[in-house]
Amino acid sequence: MSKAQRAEQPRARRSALALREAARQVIARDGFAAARVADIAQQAGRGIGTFYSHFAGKEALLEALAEDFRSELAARIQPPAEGDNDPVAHLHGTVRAFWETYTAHRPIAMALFQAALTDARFAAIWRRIRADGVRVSAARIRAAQALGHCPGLDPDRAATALCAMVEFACFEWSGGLHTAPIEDDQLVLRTLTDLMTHAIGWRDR
Amino acid sequence: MSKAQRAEQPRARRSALALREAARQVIARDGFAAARVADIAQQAGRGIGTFYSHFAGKEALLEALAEDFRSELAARIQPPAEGDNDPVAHLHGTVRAFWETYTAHRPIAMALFQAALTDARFAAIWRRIRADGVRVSAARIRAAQALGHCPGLDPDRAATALCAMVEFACFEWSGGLHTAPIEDDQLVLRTLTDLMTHAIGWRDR
Amino acid sequence: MSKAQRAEQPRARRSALALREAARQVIARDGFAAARVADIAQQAGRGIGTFYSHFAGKEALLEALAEDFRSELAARIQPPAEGDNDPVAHLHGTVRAFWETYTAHRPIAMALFQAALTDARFAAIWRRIRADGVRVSAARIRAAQALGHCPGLDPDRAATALCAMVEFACFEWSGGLHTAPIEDDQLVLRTLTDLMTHAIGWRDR
Amino acid sequence: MSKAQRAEQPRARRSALALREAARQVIARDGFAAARVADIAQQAGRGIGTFYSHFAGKEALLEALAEDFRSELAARIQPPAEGDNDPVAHLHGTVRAFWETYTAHRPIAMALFQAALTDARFAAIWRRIRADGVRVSAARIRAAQALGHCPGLDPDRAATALCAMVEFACFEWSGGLHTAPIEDDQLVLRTLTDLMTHAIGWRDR
DNA sequence: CATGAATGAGAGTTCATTCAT
DNA sequence: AATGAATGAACTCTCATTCAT
Repeated sequence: MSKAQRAEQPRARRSALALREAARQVIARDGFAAARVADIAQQAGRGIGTFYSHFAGKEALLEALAEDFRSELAARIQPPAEGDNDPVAHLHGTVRAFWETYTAHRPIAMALFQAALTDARFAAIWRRIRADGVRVSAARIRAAQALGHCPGLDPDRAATALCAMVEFACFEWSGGLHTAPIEDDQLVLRTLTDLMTHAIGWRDR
Repeated sequence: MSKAQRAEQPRARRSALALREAARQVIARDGFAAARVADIAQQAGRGIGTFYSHFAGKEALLEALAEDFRSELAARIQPPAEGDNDPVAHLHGTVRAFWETYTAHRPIAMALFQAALTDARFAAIWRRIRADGVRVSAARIRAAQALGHCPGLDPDRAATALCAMVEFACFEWSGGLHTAPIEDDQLVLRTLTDLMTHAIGWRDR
Repeated sequence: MSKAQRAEQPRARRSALALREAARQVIARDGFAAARVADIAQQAGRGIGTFYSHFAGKEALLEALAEDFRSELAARIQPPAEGDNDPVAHLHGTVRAFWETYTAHRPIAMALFQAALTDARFAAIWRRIRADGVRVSAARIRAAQALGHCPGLDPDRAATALCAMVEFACFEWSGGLHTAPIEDDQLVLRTLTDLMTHAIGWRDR
Repeated sequence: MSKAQRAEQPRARRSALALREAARQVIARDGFAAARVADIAQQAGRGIGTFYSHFAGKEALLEALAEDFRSELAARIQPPAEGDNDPVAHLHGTVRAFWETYTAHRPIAMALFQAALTDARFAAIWRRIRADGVRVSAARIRAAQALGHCPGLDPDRAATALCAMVEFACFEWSGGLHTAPIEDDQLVLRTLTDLMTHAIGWRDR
């Protein structure tokens, strides 16, 4: 590999990374709607045009950042393994994975929701992320019902409601609407795990 | 209509009501951010100037509409009466009250949340509405704990999480992010009531 | 009619007229592509927003001005009356009508052609104007052929070519591509009338 | 291929040719104003920088392509030889030469005209091309007048008008403003030759 | 009270050109 | 000679708000 090649590929790559990071900062500070492309570029120490040579526009930027969030979530949240016989532990692990991923990507998650309220394209991305979580949750509820717990609960509806709870409780406790974030991570995890465990009727003995 | 009657419902009052109603329609159709003052005025059959003689601006309009939402909610959601001995029935009634109020004011509730993501003034309004619900919920959890249920649950945290669940499940099922609203109201009420009942460990029977 | 009505209607009207006139000046000076909306508004002594409350954009402005050109042309260029027995005089009148209308609207005619080179919407407008002229011309050629002149000439093709001649000769002589306009109007009219008369084989005795 | 041969057609020369050809294609497709340097470079399979090492810019590119057009036209359009005694045949040949050259270079001719409407530098190039044609035409009219034809016609003005006719009729029939090109070349040549012959009063026979 | 024409700051986006490699 | 990432001036268009009538 020549010197030119070594230096050239990374230059664009470094710009792209700088812009992504700057976008995260500016969006965290100002919100997505108020984040100006010019500010993001400046924060990244790049020209405006550079932004547009890496992203088709503000929307494409958010799509890219949302995809980071989605893929990390997908990597960390998995249905229980075949012979898993400690469902509460698995549930706790899942809540932890969501909480940690959510807080790491919080400004992007908020931006995505904000954009989804307005724009059908982002609504679709959001629904896709949500659907992944609902699928895992519904599988857990069906497993519980197979063991005789919580008969009569509609698994998909209940899963939707529980995902909404986890999602917006995490939203709230990670800073919510201009409030201070919770300090005690363990309390978050314990509260949500307890509520879900009980809600689906899993009697821990 | 006599002169006196006309004076009771003067032109100014009729304009204000027409503008409120028009605003609800336009916000429902376009969302708050995209709703233009000119469209609201036109929908109301009034001039733009008339809008500004009744509301200080778009923000003040939303504040007024949000106050309608909040006050209706406050009127319908009450802590259990002294000797109330059917907590599940009361919970069901509370969920029904929220669901009905929410669906009636859905566009305003969404607008309020959307604005709250961006603007601290609206965040405060939102938190106030939320706090009302959390207070009632936390009271119920403490009552349950007094009877020996769900020991060890942090009442305020759990109440927050459950309110988030109700709120965003209702959001989701009333149309969510560009999806079809659920058709079966009873399923909504039953699912949420069941989940909450179990979550706080209230053994029915 | 109340005072308010009298004053209000004209205010918008005066702005619209001021913007049209300003547009003509700026387009004449800079050409259509280089004409900035901000300059037109300033030249009219109005705000940019005012421009956009009267025209949907630069394109709509040009369409409006082009329609003025087209309608004036249509009003002044007519096929010969039934018993017209002095075709050369009528031809001369037609050329004069075109020349005078063209020079009066020259910047707009140029702008329209410039835009038509790029934009199919304007190409259609241009073709419509051209078609009106070709129709009259072709009618004249057919009349000449009925009298035995210029046998074998395709009337539509010949009419197209002659209209092209008149159009671009007028373009050229009214200032062309950064040249001085011709001073002698009579020479223009005589030259074009002679060429057309001979071209279609009308022997003036 | 030997080293010597490679040197005769060096890399730089091949790049220049590829860029010229790519430019013709992109300009034909998009028009000159909308043709982006980046697209031309890509179409040529070269880098943007390479474009700028061969042409000073977009304008210089158009100048070069226009010069190709002009020089081919100049090579094919010649005044009649001394003892030429079939002026109609010569006229027909001249029209054919223009038509064939024009259609071959049509996108460039259009681009040149488009640029000339805006830019005095290109207006000068256009006028130079036009002047060559007018000179030949005027010479022919003077020859006709020497034989007693079309007395009283201003040779230069008439030549200008007839050149305008040929030019824009060819423009029109080769595709004009987003129309289908004419299919019958012979009809073009015959119509234009007839009209010119008659216009300058050359009695055939 | 009602009106609606006027306003203009401010946003996103484009693309010819440069220059370090 | 060739490259293509970086640049930023320049442009169009939006819409909440004002105020003369």
